[in-house]
Amino acid sequence: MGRPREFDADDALQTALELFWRKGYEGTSITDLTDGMGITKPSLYGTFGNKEELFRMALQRYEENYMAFFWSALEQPDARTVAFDILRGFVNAQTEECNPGGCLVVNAARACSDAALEIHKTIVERIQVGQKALARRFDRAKREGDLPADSNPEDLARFIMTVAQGTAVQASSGAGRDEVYRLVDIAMKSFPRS
Amino acid sequence: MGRPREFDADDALQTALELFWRKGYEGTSITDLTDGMGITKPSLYGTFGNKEELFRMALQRYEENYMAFFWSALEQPDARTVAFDILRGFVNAQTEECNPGGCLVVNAARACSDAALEIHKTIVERIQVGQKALARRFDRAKREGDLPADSNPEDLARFIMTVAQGTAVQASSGAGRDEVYRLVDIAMKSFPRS
DNA sequence: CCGATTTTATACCGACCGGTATAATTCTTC
DNA sequence: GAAGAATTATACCGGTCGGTATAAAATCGG
Repeated sequence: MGRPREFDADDALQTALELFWRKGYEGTSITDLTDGMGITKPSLYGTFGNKEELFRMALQRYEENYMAFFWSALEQPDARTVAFDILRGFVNAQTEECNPGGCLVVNAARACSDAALEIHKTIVERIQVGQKALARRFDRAKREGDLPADSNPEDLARFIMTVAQGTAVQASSGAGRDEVYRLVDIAMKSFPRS
Repeated sequence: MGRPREFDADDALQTALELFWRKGYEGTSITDLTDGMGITKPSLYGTFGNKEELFRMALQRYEENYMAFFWSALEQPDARTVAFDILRGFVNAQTEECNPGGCLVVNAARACSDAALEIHKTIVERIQVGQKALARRFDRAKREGDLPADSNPEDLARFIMTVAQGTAVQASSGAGRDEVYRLVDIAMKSFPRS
């Protein structure tokens, strides 16, 4: 009952996601959001709470819709395929024509004012979650003999995540997909072979 | 003639540099700057013009005082040493205890509002300048037989810069120097040997 | 048609943004 | 000491920030 809302909340969240992706958390104003969504401020606050809650919803949607490859890649049978699929997946998401450049998490993670420290902490934590999951996967690979006995799973995970974050910077600076693909190929030469 | 200024402009610029480094261009307010410098707004504007000019001065100082290693590294005799010195130099700057984490250029480069597009363009351009200089150096190495004939200098330069940018994200997320050193060692395994 | 309920649109809030006008203060030079 | 030049402190500018109070409009069950 009550007056039905005149916009699709899911579409609006997608718009918010793309704006945050392109312009970062603090770089995106409420006016940017309402203009993009085609709704008014009370509608935004009534539907999504406030800017921070809206960002967190957008972040969750981003992880579900654009970072799903990460958790799929972890299930690949060997560590090299895990690593390659993750890097390729990041590059695909970061250089998709219809998407903003780079990575929402990396874009939003960088410098921020004192007012956004909570968002910054969340972002750093999300990166750590992925990195630790990858390290556990590589540790399993090491125990399975899939990685050399003298390899360091945490260092390898950090290496893969670092390359992924570097590609995000490249992509948001305008690098093309093929160029970044070749970069992934170079990086994979560092990865130990089973 | 005239009343002498009561603060050291060089010290003030250093403070601005560190604030911009830590919080980014838009994340640093004029009040942050004047409070940190211990001066008033008219003094800031009288000495440095405006926020954008102050940032550009800080950026220039950053490149001179913290990125000098880059141009020195380009003069190393062989390509592997060039690459290694550049990566080590970046890590050193990004993980210096007394410095803010990460890289001022990378931190400031990420997401930004429409109002800061000019700054964003400058930042992307500074990255490109370094990357192209490195590609030229690797091209010379290739001609000198210091890199394999089938290697691609531009791809190698992009790889090194990408790892450097990735380390900046790691460092501004709190990674320690030794961890990032090991990451550089892994990355260097990808680099062709003469 | 009548509340009850929910979403709209408009107008507004205090705080802060980058930037500046005004005038008092402190110096050098004559 | 007076004139002139430069820096200081204070107070203020319009604009935008994130967020909200108020009330009109649109739907429901009765």
